[in-house]
Amino acid sequence: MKINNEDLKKMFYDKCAERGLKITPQRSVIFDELVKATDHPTADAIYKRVRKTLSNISFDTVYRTLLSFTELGLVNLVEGTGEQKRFEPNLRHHHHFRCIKCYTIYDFENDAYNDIAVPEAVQRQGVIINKRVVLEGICSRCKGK
Amino acid sequence: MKINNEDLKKMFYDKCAERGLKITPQRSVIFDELVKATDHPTADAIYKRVRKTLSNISFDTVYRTLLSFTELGLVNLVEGTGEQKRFEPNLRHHHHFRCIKCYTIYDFENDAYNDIAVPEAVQRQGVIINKRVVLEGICSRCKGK
DNA sequence: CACTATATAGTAATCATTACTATTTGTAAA
DNA sequence: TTTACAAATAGTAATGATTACTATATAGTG
Repeated sequence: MKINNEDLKKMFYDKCAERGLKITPQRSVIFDELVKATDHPTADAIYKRVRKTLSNISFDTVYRTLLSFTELGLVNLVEGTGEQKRFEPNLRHHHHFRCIKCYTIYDFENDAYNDIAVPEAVQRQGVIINKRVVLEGICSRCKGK
Repeated sequence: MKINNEDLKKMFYDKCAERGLKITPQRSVIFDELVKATDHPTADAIYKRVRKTLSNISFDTVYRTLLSFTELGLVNLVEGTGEQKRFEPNLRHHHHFRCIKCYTIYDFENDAYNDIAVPEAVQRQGVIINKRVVLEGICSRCKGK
């Protein structure tokens, strides 16, 4: 199922309306850049791309907009990024459940997950050193609040 | 198979010897703290813990030591952490191959991965919103260098 | 078209990370 | 042992990412 640009634009308008966010040129241009992106851009990368259209947009606007788009679910944050470096003393093969509210990481072991096969296509892209399943959600502690 | 503290100490000495790293009190204490840790501490958290034993150790030493331990494989870095926030415009269910050298993230789709079951134990720990397989390794581009 | 809550540009403050330097120390060889 | 010196450290500074602030501008409603 292919999602076309019309659908995306509609989603953008709907989600903004839902939360009472105004449709500004800045937000529109940032959204368009996200739709075009095939990578996982940083705020600064988006800022640079957007400035080609809106030459005097501020970094702050881009950054805040990306964060609000993330809340709206128009874009996701790649797991872990933007957090402080975290060191993992547990060297056993294990997997993660991450809470997206408090950023706590819960380790768990699972044989089925350990055994997942690496797809051919990925094997051709590089050498795999580590396989991990990352489950994201809201932990019980945060759910209670 | 349980790994005991003797084995860990030996691994510490061996890995340091292998790379010509001196065994300093600072490194020993930092290693001990890592072995004790059951969480995914930040450099600052380790710094605070280590200061209880070595009250005037500098943050820089802790930080550098953690990075060198990471290179030695005595500890791992939780995927993504320490990197700039990265935004993911691709809303389709997909998975990641991350290069640990250049930090590039390659998206791929895989039905088998989409269908993995969430273990009972994890379901009790919270509500799962996203399931992703994260493969880490070295991409062809970096391998060539 | 006017009003007002919201958004913006420009900039400053904060925090994490990394770099630097003078001094100290682990370790190998005498 | 003692000595010599490469490597490591403490203390601190520089950099870079993120977040906060404020006066001005504007989207969208009535």
